[in-house]
Amino acid sequence: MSDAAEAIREVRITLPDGAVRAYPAGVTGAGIAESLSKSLSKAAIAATVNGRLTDLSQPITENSAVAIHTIRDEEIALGLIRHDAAHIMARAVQELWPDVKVTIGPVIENGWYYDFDRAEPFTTEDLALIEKKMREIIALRDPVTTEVWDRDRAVRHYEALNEPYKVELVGMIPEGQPIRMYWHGHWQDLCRGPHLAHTGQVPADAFKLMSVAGAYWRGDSDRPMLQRIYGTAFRTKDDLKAHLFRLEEAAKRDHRKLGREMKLFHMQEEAPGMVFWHPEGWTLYRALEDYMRRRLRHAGYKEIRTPQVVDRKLWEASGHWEAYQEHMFLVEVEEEAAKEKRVNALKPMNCPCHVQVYNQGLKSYRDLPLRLAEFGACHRYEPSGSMHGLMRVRGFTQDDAHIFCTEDQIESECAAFIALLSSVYKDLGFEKFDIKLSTRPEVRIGSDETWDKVEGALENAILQVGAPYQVDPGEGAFYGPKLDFKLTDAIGREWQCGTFQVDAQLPERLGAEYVGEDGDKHRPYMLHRAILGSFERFTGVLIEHYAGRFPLWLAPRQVVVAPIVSQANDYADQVVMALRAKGVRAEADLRNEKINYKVREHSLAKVPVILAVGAREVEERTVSIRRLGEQRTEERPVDLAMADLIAEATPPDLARTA
RNA sequence: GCCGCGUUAGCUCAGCUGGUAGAGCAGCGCUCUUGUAAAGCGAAGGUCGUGGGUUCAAAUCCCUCACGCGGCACCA
Repeated sequence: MSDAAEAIREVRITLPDGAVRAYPAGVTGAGIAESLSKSLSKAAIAATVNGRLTDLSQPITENSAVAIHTIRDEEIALGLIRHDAAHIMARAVQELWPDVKVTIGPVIENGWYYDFDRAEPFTTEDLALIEKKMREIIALRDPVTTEVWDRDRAVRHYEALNEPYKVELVGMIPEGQPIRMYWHGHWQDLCRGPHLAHTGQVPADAFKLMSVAGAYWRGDSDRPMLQRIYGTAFRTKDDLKAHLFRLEEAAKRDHRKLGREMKLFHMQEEAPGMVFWHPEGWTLYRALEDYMRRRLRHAGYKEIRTPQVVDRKLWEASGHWEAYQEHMFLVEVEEEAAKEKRVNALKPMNCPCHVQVYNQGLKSYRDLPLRLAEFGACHRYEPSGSMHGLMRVRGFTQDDAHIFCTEDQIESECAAFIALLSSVYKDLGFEKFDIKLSTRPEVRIGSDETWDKVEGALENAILQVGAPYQVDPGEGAFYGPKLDFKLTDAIGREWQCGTFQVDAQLPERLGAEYVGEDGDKHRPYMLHRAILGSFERFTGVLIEHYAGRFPLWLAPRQVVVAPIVSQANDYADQVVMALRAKGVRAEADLRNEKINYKVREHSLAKVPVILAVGAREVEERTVSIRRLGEQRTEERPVDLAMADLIAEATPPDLARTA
């Protein structure tokens, strides 16, 4: 085709408002923006062409629907800003330290990271240097340009630059996919894009480098450890400030900090990953445990208790020894003292023990479903770097239960479980949760027919309850599909707590059976299920969800009665005694301190209710009620106030049946 | 487990390039009898995580280990 012929070819561009305009073929998003208005041309950051987000510099060669984006298109702008900030950071790093090797730098929630290979560790001072250099690059307003190269040229290019990670990345790009090379000014990176039009479109005052961390190359612990720098970026300085403020607020509800401040628990180096519960914390834990015990009992579960220390023979039989031996705490008796040599393990899970209980005595189909529950204390030798306050510990207690049932009973058991879990989460203050259904993996036991039935049972159960869910194909265990339940906390974070897992394997390995209607022996299914997961972790989630300001029924300290003058001490004691008689966790603060002091101290300790009593209250048989976080007080007759507090302190399940 | 950083009084933290430790709050004692987020005064409190090394001298520099923190990997 001649140049002249090319020039007269036209493409029809449909704009978001429906207008159709003709442009010469090969027109770019930038060109279209320029034709529409000067201001749009300046503000444009990218374009969507036929539903695909692209650079403004991409030529458009066929009739297309085109939308030009500016920084006002929040989702698109944030993605591009963070993406380009990652490139600008990598460029800044290489300009400061030319020997640093670059790898990858994707956009993540709230920001981006970029992994570097550098002999020297990055310091926090380095981050400030990099930020400064990034602002310089942004000020250059270097245009972003792109070319598609063939594979060999790209490989040679990166070999010449001594960028081995990029060579590897080029090799990973599937055949037939274009290899896009990008430039920010003179600096070059391998990237599929899209990008902003120039570096100046990253707001210089709305990004921040957050932290440095180690990360394995391609997430593989057998490969080199790189240095990862995390950054965050927004469209405006105020958005960045708001984000940093949210991080500070989240840090304030850190359960480790609140745990110390509210005297809930502590941990120490003689027992890493193990919790020392203090009186206040144990009160909270017990409120939760007592509640769960009642809920399980009412749902038809039988509570049992099984041993902590069990011979390795059982773990060999269950298959855990082979797979998880190095994560088990071993318990041995001194050879001289022991009559026989045995190797025991602290139980890492309850299920093999539960099968032992099931296996005692012959079971009939009439016994099924049999729901065995245990608040089972388990120990796992977790990797040292994985521990995190109460969220990941080595000694924990599950709200564990195993349901032994027939295949036909799976669906109704699953539906009943979801209903129970949903009610429990609601009582504990979590309105929203999501379900993930993990289905058959490549490598599995059992026939496809069985998998069809069991997966169908789980899906039907979910539909029955009407809960939102998504399917995660291939993510199930080799012995059965499972459901994971993720709840959302007060600040939008998700926590996977509940689980429901179908197991056809363990009953087989440990020889569980029942006599059916037909008089023959059959293998029961075993359903592993938990609602809270572990009490330790769930307590941590509760602390963070409520930021330590628990609803009255969960609060470790519910009511403090604080006399204003010592003449009110006897009256305060009477009120405390009356509340305690009704099960309310009340205490009197008879210290010789001003009421201001007492109010401040108990407020900081997050006691939900302070009852102040002075001469007037004694005289009139009233109390002055002050709620945590409120300035105002309310004076009420003591009997009425106590009746309301007693009602409010009643756990929700008991309140429903009262 | 891996990378980086950290560990000083009960808590929060100072302590620069080496000269054997400071503050606020809490706790303790005394005074104050108090009206809704800190009354006043006083005395006390630390083998500077562990073990080793360098040095005339180490909280400070080097090494080891432990634990913690931020990630990565792992999470039956």
